[in-house]
Amino acid sequence: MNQVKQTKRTTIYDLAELAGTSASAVSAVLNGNWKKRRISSQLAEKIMRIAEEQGYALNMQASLLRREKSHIIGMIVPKYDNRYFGSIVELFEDMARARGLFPIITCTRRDPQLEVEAARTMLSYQVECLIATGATDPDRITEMCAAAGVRSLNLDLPGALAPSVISDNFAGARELTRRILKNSEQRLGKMEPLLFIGGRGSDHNTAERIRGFRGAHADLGVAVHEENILACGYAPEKAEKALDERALGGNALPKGMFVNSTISLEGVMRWIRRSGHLDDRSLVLGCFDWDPFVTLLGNGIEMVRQDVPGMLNKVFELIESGANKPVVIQVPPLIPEAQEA
Amino acid sequence: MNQVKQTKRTTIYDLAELAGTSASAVSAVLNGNWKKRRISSQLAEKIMRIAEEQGYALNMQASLLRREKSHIIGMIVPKYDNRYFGSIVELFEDMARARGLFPIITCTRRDPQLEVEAARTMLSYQVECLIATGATDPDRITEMCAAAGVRSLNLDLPGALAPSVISDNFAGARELTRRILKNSEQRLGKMEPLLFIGGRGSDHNTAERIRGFRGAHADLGVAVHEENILACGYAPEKAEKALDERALGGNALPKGMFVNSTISLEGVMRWIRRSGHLDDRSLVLGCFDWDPFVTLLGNGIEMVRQDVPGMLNKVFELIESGANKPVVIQVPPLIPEAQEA
DNA sequence: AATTCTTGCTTCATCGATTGAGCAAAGTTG
DNA sequence: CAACTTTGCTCAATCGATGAAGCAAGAATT
Repeated sequence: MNQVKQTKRTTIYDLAELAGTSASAVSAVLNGNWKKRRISSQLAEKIMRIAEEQGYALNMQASLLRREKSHIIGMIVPKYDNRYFGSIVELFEDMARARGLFPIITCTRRDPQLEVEAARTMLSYQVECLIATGATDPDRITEMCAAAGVRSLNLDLPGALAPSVISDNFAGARELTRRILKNSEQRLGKMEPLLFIGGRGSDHNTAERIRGFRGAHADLGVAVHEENILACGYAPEKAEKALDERALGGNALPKGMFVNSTISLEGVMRWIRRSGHLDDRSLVLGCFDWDPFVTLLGNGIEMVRQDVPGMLNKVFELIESGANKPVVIQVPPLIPEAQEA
Repeated sequence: MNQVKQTKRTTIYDLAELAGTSASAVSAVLNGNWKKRRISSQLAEKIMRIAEEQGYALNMQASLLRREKSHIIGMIVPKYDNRYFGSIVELFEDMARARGLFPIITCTRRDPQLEVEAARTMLSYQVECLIATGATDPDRITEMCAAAGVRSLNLDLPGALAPSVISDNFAGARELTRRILKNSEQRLGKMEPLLFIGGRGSDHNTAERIRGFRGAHADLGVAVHEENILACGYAPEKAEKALDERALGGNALPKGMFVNSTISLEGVMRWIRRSGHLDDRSLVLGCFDWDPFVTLLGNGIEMVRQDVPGMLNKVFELIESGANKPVVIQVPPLIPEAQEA
């Protein structure tokens, strides 16, 4: 506070000089193990006072270079545009800090190239562990980490080479589909096969959800029409375009729809609005993911809410247990009480 | 890839030994200035090949310790639970990387204590610049940064000690209020004073928005009722509770409402739903912030969308210009086309 | 009084990458 | 062919924090 401009930042050597002692005593005092190093509490207090006065801040780079463990934990995440990833990131930061770790997070926009670059950068920063959330190529990341002797875990989408924590997509999708079919029966008087829209056919979650979707149809004796399975990608525009195309060709569009994410739901709602179905109460929707406004959309849209705290608990359990085997842990999603129509 | 387990990570010394050369040649080659250091392209290629084979990753801690500039840029952000902060973070990461900077972001949950701790940690990581987004105590952060000789900027909420980039809250709120009043006239046949809900009375943005709210009322000759200004905080529950309390005491609740954030709108919509007004088409709402689902809520809710790219452009302009004076730059928000009711 | 133990420090090597200075060999010039 | 320049590297100090090893002075023990 005294100096207005400081070209150089204060180091332990500066503090040592001011205190008339050695840098190593300063280091011992400031990192808290001065009792073990037998520094007198007099000197300790003096050093702490001076550090305070000078506004000393540790140089983490120097500290980390010397220490064996970095206590940095990294996470890559596809997007920040929905509540699911938002809450993952927020809670992850919290849980990491509660464990004395420093979280660094980076957003890779579902871009495999960016994922690899981000992982490489995080390894440069000496992360002790890297969580790949919803990665398009999780095994690539696991390999990079393994080569550097760093642990890695997959979250949301599983990989074959590292432990993975994911939602129980199959069970969640089956229950969601069952609910949409039941609502559809109730509102339309009959049970018709649903439309599935959103997600990538190539990703594990989407595949499992489609399996659950088929399963629920089978359970209730309803045949699935292949032309009604539109794994068109996640972006709203893609869902909108897919519905346009589906509406043009073939049979009439189903009244009931299973939407594979809130972000796809955005496109679906846009399409519904544009095509004049907004007040069509006969549309029966369900969404695999949760957003508070969707509840309020007023069309009785069913949602599945992925259990973020549950998933992150498993993640930290895995980290703490040191397990490295490529298991897949499935966390059941939460299914809120049925919505009124 | 060759070794299954590596206890130690590969360093430039390992590579030097493998290449039969010196660490300094390896360093020069790998950080790209080997031409300046007159390393032959033969040796350069050899070193790069070996580095690739060994899966070498730079130790950033060591590199940063030696270099003068860290190229790390930090941002603190209050929450990840809305589109506004989500897009700020996503675009910030992008723009930072495009400029060769490494972004680190941390979420401080509107907690002043956490803000200070996060800032201190970022300073330890040698950030070159710290962006305090929506900070509750931005000047405290600026002081900490100044003491360490680090630049800081405020985003979203202004401070008195560093340059600030914020939305033009006054103009945005005035226009939003004007639109709600006009919609209200159109739908209800008359223009009645609105309710203002959400935000903290103590924060600059809320104060400015209230000023714009009053201004638009005055412009249109409508008197504002003080009991209708509820700066109850941002959380949905707070908005819900505030409406409950307001509904109990005093006059009838206004039909028109200015909601100060999407997160408060969540609470407002919950209240509306719970109190049986969900299908009440006479409710006329506007929200200072944008969310795609709000458009689809179907009640013709007006929105103001803060110009995130515009704001971040200003932020990086300030960073690049090196300006340090505590100016406040106001970026006009975008007001989408009026919604049909 | 001589020995051992304890206290309270300091010294110095180290972590891995960077870079100014320096040096030998090859190439060029007068 | 001597003097100078250029090429292509190596050496060694350095960034700031850490902690094992060591050392001097005083306290306790025999």
